Amino acid sequence: MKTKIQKLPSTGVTPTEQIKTPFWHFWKCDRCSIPKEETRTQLLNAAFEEIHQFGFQSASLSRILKRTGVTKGALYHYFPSKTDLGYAVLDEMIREQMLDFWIHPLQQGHPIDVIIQIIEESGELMTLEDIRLGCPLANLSQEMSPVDEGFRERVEAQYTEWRSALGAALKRGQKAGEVTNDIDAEATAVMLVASLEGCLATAKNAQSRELLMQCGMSLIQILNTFRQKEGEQL
Amino acid sequence: MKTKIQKLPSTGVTPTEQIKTPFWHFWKCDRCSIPKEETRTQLLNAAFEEIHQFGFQSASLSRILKRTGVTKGALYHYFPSKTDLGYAVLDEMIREQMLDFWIHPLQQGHPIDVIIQIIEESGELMTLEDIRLGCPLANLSQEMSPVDEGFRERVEAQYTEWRSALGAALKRGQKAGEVTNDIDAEATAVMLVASLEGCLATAKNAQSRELLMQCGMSLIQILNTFRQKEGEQL
DNA sequence: TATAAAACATACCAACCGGTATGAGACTCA
DNA sequence: TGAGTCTCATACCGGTTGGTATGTTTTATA
Repeated sequence: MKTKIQKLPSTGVTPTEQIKTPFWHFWKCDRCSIPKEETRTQLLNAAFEEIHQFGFQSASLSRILKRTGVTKGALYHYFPSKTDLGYAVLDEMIREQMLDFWIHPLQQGHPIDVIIQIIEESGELMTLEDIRLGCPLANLSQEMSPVDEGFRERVEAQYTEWRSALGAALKRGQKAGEVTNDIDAEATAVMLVASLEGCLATAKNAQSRELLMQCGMSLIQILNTFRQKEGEQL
Repeated sequence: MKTKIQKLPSTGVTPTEQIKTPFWHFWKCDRCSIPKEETRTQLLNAAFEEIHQFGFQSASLSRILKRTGVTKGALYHYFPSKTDLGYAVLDEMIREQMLDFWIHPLQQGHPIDVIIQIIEESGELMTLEDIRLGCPLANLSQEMSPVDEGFRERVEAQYTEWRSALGAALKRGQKAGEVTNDIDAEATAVMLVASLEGCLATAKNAQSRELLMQCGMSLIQILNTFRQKEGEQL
């Protein structure tokens, strides 16, 4: 018999504890700190953290199981494969954070003000750990898009949604006379998402909040040039 | 005896053949197509491709060996570990492409013109495969910076070099009256690198040249606002 | 209380991983 | 010719991987 007797007791790795308010704060998890977490949610949370840290391909199922104390049988009861677990993280957890942090706020208010506010908020609220780990969506995009079409499509759907929300907000601003008509709203939205993710990637590799804010400031400066000038209404 | 007799003959996987002119064309390999490639260079080329495709952690040594026909003994003769092989790819191959594509061209000419030209060039010259695989430096940055400090430092060194080259060029342009003094050269350089990498990442996940060019055009538009206006010299 | 289904738990698997120990053949130089 | 070094080739290793087969416990329902 070579069975080890430790079943439920702590297995060394920290269990899913209270998750710190996260990141660009575009991925905030509000399912956390619910007293009685069901197994599936526990797995999802642990998988999110594991993937966030190591990437999907290098994420280890056994490490996820150790963190949660859940067994392999339970995992494969809820998810048919590792890949499907990854899809679930993307579709359920990351998506919701994206909605909370970008899509919903963009639906009202002066678009340029809203965007600038989110950028400033991020620079202040992100912990160094958040910066170090980077944007979960960007991470999965970079890693998985050449390797797995399922990931690519799901990530692309979220980016498209993000760009659409930005584009729609800018157009609304143009109609309201808040945003200059010199810019193409959709093309600008594409560029904004790219630049935002680029800023995060820059700060991630440098592990530097200063660089994040510097980059954010430059973006804000550009955003301000998109304001409609006084007295040049159409 | 269970030895297989295929030693040098093709092992199924395509050997390091002529490498297409690559990417953002910022990683052009000019060591390629040298008639007699030494083992080390062969390994470096194959490792670059493998890492470019799968990322470092998921890059498989045995796959690299199959591609090249080289044996494990040879590999570990030249590189003490997989990690050191990765470092070599970064320091030798990727670095050289960065120098060729960005650093050197930035050393003379009207900085804004030079940058715009490189962007336009990329949009035209990159193959869809180049777009699909993304920028090798950005890939390694995103994947490895939270996981391995050695990678992080090496990547950061190259990004710093890139930013410095851009910043220096912009300052030179300001002194020459070609670039407006409204911008902070260094902060703008940070933002430019971020946005460029962001554009590439966007196009990579979308697998779309159109998005790449759209994003590039928006950047070019912004770059043009950095030109010194006529008659407002200091 | 009987029955079926859901929710796990345990043990095992082949495949692959990076790494190493050992030694053969070639080449250099004395 | 002999010694030493460089350049590999072969075989093997322990550990980990994602995945599965099978069994047990719990829960809902009738």
